[in-house]
Amino acid sequence: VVSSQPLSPTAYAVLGLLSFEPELTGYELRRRADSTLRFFYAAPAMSQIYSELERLLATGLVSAREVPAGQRTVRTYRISRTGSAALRRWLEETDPEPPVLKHHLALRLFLGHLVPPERLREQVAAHREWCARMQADLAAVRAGLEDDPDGTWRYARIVADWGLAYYQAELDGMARLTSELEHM
Amino acid sequence: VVSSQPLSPTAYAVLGLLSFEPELTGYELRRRADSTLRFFYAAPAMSQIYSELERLLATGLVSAREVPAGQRTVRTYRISRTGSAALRRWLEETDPEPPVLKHHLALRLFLGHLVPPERLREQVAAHREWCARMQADLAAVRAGLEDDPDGTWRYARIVADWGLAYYQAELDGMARLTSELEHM
DNA sequence: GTGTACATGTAATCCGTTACATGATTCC
DNA sequence: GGAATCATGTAACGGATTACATGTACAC
Repeated sequence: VVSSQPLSPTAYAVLGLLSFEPELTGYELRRRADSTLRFFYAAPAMSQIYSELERLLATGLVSAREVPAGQRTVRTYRISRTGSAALRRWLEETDPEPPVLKHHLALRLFLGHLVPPERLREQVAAHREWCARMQADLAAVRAGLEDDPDGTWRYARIVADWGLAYYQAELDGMARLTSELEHM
Repeated sequence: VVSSQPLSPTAYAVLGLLSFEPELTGYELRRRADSTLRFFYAAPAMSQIYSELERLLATGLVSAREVPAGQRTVRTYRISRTGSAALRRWLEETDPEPPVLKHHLALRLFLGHLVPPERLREQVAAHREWCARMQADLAAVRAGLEDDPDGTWRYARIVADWGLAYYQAELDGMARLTSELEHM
């Protein structure tokens, strides 16, 4: 079955995760997404991963098989020839959309005239901590990509480094904001 | 009518835009969103603005009236007492969610092993131009906030400055990426 | 008179989440 | 025995977009 409705970027992201490994279960895919996609592209919910996999299966871009795992069987997915081709075509022939940002803290700041400055400072501080946590998590992931004899994670490292800088810039911005809000 | 289902952040964003002016039409709100929200929070589509206004009206957070404009009448919206209170309450009593980022270019880079590096360089270059355009647009908005005797736009300026730095950081990141991709 | 901006909506659809449901396996 | 993790789904819902539809006002 190969109908060719255009897939969402998230579908391609799932397909992309499958391009790193021979085969993965839905659950494993979720964890991969959590250690990679999460930092730069909202990691899809478990249920969405399963439904994307269903769709990819229906269009022949992945194949599935039941694999014995202990007493029971798990369902693993593997990217197909046509899946691989479709992914490459998408990457090469379509231009990436601009990033989508919903910066909830910025929205709060924008409406800062309606709240006591102290509250804003608290919220900025909380965001700083969130950024620091994300950065630390990403640093841990980045460290795990160091051992890579055959260069599979070459680009993942590049993105991870970009991400570390991204969160650092965010932290810098929050530091500036903190001092700006000091004397208001 | 005051049912109190929790509103989406976008609804509060619309309400927030109404907190700057006595009254605005849906169309005007759209333009305000386009010169403010757009830079840090995806600007809602026209149709969403109208439907959010409908909901805000139904819950009494805004009021509407028909205003003669030339030959015809336009519909303007005004934030109500309870709307203002609800907005303040939301700002003060709920914590902002973490930012949502969908960085499509980062996704492409992450899957960089599947495309010719040259293509990646092109896409990074295109993103750089997009960032520069956004930054320039924001700088123009920022300049327009300079004349502000009664300090209405105090926080808007802070957010604009934050945004300018944000896009600058993004540009810096792209510059680093460009040179990293040079020798691959 | 034609195109652009102003102005207002409806309908279909999609992307994605949360909540619900279930059960096996493993570790303590 | 119980908790955490692995594992797989369905259903309801909501947020948001695109496409469709319509019409006025104004500038060139």
